Amino acid sequence: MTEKVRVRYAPSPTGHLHIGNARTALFNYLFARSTGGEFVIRIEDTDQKRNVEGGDIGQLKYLKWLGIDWDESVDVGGDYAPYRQMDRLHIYRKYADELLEKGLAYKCYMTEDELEQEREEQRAQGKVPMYSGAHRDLTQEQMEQFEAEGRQPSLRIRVPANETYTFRDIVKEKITFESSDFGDWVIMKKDGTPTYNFACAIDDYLMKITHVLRGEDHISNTPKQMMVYHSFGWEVPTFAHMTLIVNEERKKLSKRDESIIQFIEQYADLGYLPEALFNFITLLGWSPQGEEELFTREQLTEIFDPERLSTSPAVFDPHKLKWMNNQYIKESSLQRVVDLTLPHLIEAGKVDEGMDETTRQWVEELIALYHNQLNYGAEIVELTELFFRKEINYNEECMDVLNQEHVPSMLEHFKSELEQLDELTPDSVKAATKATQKATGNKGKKLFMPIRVATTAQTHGPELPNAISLLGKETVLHRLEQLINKLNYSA
RNA sequence: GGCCCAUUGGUCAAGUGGUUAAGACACCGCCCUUUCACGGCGGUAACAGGGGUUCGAAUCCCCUAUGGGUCACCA
Repeated sequence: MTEKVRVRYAPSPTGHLHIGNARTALFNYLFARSTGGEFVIRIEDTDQKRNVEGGDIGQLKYLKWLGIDWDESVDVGGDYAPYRQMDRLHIYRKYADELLEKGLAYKCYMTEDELEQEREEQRAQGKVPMYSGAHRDLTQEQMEQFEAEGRQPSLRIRVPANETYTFRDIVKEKITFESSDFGDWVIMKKDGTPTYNFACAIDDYLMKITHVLRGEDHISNTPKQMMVYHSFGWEVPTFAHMTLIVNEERKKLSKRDESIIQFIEQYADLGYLPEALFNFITLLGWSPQGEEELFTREQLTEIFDPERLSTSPAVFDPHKLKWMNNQYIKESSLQRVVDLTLPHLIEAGKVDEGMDETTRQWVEELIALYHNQLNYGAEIVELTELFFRKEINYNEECMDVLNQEHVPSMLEHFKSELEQLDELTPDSVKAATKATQKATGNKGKKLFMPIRVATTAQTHGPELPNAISLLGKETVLHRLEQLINKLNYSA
């Protein structure tokens, strides 16, 4: 068992790259890289009804965005091409024919309605619905009869009686199934395409896949795939079924779930950093040794160990993702943060794409002001909202600050200090604040907080002198005047 | 319902028979900053329940409960 590790990620092109799929891809990737093995991406597109145009390209695009690369797939080719199942139909047919010849599979002419009826009856009797084997032993005449009726056969595999399927799962340890729990299942559909379990087993064998890391929703598929391996006398790969990512209701994250953002593309659009997402997803259902949580991709490809995959499902916590993303943003250069945030300000109509140099300078300073507290790119819009309008409204918390006795006269003084300035700069504003302190005797929180609230209508915000300077003389004076009038009036 | 799997604080989780049961997010408090943010320090808070096995069980076994997955000519 010293053969080279070969793993695969096998998405069906039914839509955008989902967080759960991304995680499956990620773990396969990490496992391959940590062992010096190979990572292949195979497109499972045998359900033509559900295929989405360009779905495969989109998957690859966002995998790449996350920082994952692969050794073999539809775009880069490889020794085991083709990597799209619809391009491999001739292969499945060949193997299906072989089983047919050996008598390990047989033609079933039952229609969908007949099958449904059969299941209904079983359910009515309180039994588990399972294919009865009605067409297991059709005579030549019966088959010709059905053909004459114009029926198309599907192919079913003969499930052996009294067989026990046991496999050692890296995550779950030992799992056992009995063949009596399975009816003869379809390996080739009426339309000539293979079913998932058949194609998957054939491909994993032909592509020399050594380890299958996938979601635990595939556990009950494993014995079926083992049946295929057994029919051909192939050695079965090692499995690792990782737990699912669940929502706050502890249900499998479904694509329709709206409580959590589901797709990698959406996180990219919101201005999350790929390495933060990569880091975060890796820690969902897996944990490293030690207490560190922030890892580069390189570190992760060093330390990843599938033995440390968790055995119970993980709730996706957007809060922690934000925190982690912020950690990465803080480490990023200002230029990168500008690239991440500016498009959102443009899209929100706050600034114009073709802004002049002065405006650009101003915007970059504004963004710099929030560099440390920014959680994700799009957040810049709400964070900086108060810089893009003249009027502001004071909520109750603000008014509690402003209604202190010393406030009106102090603001009055601060305003007159500012009026004497030609231009507001962080330093000049600082000086004005200092002068106000001297003149009024207020300092610390009594000094800063009313000024902060008066000019920004927030009790929490960025560095004050810088904020005021970026706000500009006109806006600040306007706000102070409005407020002072209001305070005097109500007093 | 059958089969399969799981169950440590609100969340992610460490832990593999002997620990004061780590750490992170969130929350709360304190410190730093003349304010705020960042940061630092500290705090609240957990082994689903019941039986065994054992000198000793979060760790091993059984039962119960709860949750999840799966039962297609979907993947």
